[in-house]
Amino acid sequence: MADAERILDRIRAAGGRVTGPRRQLVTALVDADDHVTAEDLAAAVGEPHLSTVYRTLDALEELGVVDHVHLGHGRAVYHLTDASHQHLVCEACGDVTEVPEGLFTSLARKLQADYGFRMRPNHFAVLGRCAACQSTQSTQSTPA
Amino acid sequence: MADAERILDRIRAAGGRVTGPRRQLVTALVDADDHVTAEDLAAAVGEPHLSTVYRTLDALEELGVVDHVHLGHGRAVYHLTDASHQHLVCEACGDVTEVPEGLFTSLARKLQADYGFRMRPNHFAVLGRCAACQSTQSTQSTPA
DNA sequence: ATCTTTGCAAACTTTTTGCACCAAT
DNA sequence: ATTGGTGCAAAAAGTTTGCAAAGAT
Repeated sequence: MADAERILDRIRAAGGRVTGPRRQLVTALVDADDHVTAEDLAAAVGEPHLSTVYRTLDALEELGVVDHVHLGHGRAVYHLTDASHQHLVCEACGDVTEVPEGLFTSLARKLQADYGFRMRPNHFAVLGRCAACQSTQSTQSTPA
Repeated sequence: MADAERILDRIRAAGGRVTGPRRQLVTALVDADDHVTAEDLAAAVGEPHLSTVYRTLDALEELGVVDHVHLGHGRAVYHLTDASHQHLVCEACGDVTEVPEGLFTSLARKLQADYGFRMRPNHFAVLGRCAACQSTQSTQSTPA
């Protein structure tokens, strides 16, 4: 929870103000130490207005403290940048598996080498099918 | 353009009807042979109602003929499933580079081996920074 | 005192849905 | 004749914004 204070200091250092909602949101974010949606956060801290949540998250993103990821078609999820990992999302059951970012470094290196492209790996999730759902529902067509 | 007819036949085979809008949309999709948004398609074929476009794309997706990808925060883009490639999207300039899917097979193999997860690589784009924007604006912070 | 943040309501963007009419089979 | 598709308008979902009041520095 010293983490939260460190982040709040960073807000202040950037000329921002540490308000009640912000302190609560930052704390919730640190405590969650996992992907949470804006709604999750709001619910976790006594329902501030969603616009407040989004604005706070924006501010934190500008500070480089949080990042957001699109797991699927719906809401985005936010997490602290130092918890850098990838998300494998099963399209069948919705299960989310976190995998270390290291798995992607070889791909990242290749994209950099061949295309000069530096990937930011964790902004979008990797969609597919988890182990359980592969055996269960083989309804997955392999289209021509 | 025999491609378009083949797809239309597939619609019919599935009990669907080949209407004017559908014929136009399928043709536009084949002609585009690249990522297009629902709006792009609508504009390309004389502005049918967007709901028609979405419904047609849904139908085509159920047939396994098209797939859609989220390139960024906004609209999704659609493409024929047989044009299987990945998209590298530059967050700075918006440029989209297509890369062969082969680059991802080693990653896919690893995810399958280690996590039993079978990735569907092209549903989300890979975000990052293209070669040009890496040199230009080094505003990219590397947060703690 | 100043400048930021809040809450609200309302706009916004993208996509979905209900419904009556129309068209392909 | 039947069943599926169309257009419209309106809703839905997620996020953003303008504004006046409240709060942090």
